[in-house]
Amino acid sequence: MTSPTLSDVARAAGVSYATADRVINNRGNVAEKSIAKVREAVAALGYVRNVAAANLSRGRVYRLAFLIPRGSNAFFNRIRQHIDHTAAHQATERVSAEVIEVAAFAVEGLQDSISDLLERDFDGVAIVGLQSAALEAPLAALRDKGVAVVGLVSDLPQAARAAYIGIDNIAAGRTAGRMVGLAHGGQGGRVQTFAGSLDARDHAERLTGFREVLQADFPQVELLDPIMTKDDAQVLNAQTRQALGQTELTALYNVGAGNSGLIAALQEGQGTRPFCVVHELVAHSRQALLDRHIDLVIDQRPDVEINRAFTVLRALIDQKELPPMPDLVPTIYVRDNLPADTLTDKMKAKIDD
Amino acid sequence: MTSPTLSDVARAAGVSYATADRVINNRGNVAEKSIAKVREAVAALGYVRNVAAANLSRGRVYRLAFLIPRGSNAFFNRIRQHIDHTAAHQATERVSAEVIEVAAFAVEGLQDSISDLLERDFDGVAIVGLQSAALEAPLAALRDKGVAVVGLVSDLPQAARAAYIGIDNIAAGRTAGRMVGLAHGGQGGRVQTFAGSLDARDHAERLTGFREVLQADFPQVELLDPIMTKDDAQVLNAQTRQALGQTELTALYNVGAGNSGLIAALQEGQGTRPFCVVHELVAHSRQALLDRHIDLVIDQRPDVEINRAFTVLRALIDQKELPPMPDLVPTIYVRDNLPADTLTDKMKAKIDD
DNA sequence: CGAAAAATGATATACGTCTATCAAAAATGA
DNA sequence: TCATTTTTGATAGACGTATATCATTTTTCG
Repeated sequence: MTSPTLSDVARAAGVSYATADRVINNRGNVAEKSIAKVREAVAALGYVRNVAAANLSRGRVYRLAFLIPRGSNAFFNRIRQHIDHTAAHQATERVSAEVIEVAAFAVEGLQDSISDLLERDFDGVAIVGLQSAALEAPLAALRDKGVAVVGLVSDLPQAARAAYIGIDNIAAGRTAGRMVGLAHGGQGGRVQTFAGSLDARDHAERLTGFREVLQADFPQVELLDPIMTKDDAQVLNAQTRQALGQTELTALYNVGAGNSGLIAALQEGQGTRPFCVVHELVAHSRQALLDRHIDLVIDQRPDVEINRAFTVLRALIDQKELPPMPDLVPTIYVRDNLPADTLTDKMKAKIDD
Repeated sequence: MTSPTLSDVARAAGVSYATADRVINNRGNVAEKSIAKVREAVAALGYVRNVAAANLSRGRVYRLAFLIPRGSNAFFNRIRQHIDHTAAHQATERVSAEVIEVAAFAVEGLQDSISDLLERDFDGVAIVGLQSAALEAPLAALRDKGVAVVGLVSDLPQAARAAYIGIDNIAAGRTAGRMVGLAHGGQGGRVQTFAGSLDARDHAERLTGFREVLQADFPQVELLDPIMTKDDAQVLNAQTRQALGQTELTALYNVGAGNSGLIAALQEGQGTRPFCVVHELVAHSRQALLDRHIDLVIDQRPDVEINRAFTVLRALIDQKELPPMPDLVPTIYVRDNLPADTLTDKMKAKIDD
């Protein structure tokens, strides 16, 4: 009933333990014939390496680093918290994770931080990235050192990372567009969008997706030019007030951050307000949903993302294939399908989006 | 730099390895004073038990069983596939999972299957359950044997299981209600619902949630009495045709299965069709979304559920606290935020919902 | 105080794999 | 054929924990 060991395999294959080991860990210097015999025995007995024993023997530890933008953005607070939480639990499996804060959205800062990683002894790194060729050199140096690198939330130059863990932002924008379109119930309307900056790739992609769907499937809805906000709550607040005052709006969509300003503006408004969609479920967007100041939140499930990041990095380090993981899709929240808010509650003190 | 071992702890505490071990594994017969010293040393050194070594030493294996309704229902096919897939990957961690098929939705059959588990040597069991007092006795027997039991997708009597892994069906129904309401864009309408049977608790709960939201927040939308379908695609097909013919419907919502029949009926319809919401993303509901025959799919993310089931069972067996896991919420799919369809594709051959 | 009970120490073996070493056997080539 | 290279076998120590045994020390209490 107990599962076969490598000794069992060796015996079944008619070779010594040493030879079986040479095959399993392909150390070379083994005759084709022996390799075949061992492979057969493995298949026949259904041998699977006992990772507990292997890790114990090797003294394996996984030293991970997460490069996250510095600052008090509610979304990244949430990310940081998930990392710490997950790391604490993985400590029993010899996984350690260090969160390294980097200058927010600045290529040079990120570049330096990546270079600094070279001095440290990490096995894997997850980076909230930027699309910039300037990052390619330091990332290549990391890879040459044997460090596994993945992009998180915002992608790195493709060639420079082994995987990207984040949602498809065009799909996210399309999803928002679909919902805004549906909410018009076949009638016409006028939609105002907000973005931090069009230099931010994710913002641009979301707007693109949004526009695609509205233009193709809801032509009766008019799409106004996006307003730039620098993701600043105050700017958003002012602009929202102005937009609400000027024209008869049927919907608002903010692809970026700074939602607390938008929500405050909506809160003061009189009478019926436009249909309202924002990104990322954090304490205040959650509360705004419950208070009916907004209608929809599109969330990228940072908890799922962090989970995936740990799993993917471990798989890359072990050079084994990926285990099954939940898919990562833009998730639509309304006030009726919100998750329990344990984390959100804990964070209320630190909010400043 | 290397993490401390229990020997280190013993030395730091000024006791023997044996005593430290007695404390860590609370074997009793230790003086309070020694316990305190060891605890302090653990805290001071930041000792965490090396699970790899522990599992190796104990020869730990996790033998899991999943009790899943028999039949060719597309949703449960998907569940089964996820279980097999996950089990294959966890084999390296000495986790084995056996899927046991039980008579679908029949108390006696389930009762017998649970009793049969007593003869087998499982460490943990996940059961797609029913709310029936008849299950309490065999489940109690299981628990007395030390087997960890969780409810999956559909709950067991509360006292008889350690956890329930599945979505809140009232929330799912409310979510559907919210979306249907929004899709009316402030106008009036007429909504037809379908359910397999009101004896099925999940169906009843979804209808309840749906009704709650529509009545409270969208009173201008009229809600017709639900049509019972026995989750049979043919019944659904006939009833849908009839409903579409009779009155001017603005929305359809099926809380149960049999969607292929509903979709076929919609496919034949002329002109504009009502707004349409169904449950569970499987090959044909996915295709219907893409083909614009339906508008929304509410999914319970069986992949996430299975993931959780494995994790929760292992935690229960090890008697340790739960690691961070993605929340389980009713997920809204439109044609724009669908996950990649690798699994769905593989299943196309076996569909029969 | 002295006997019984409780607590502690010292130590050995097992778990399955990795890694290394050294000797022996088999294959290769000129 | 003999020297060289390649392949194989045998074996031992290490990883950190679990578990058991037995002797010894300390505590408890009548």
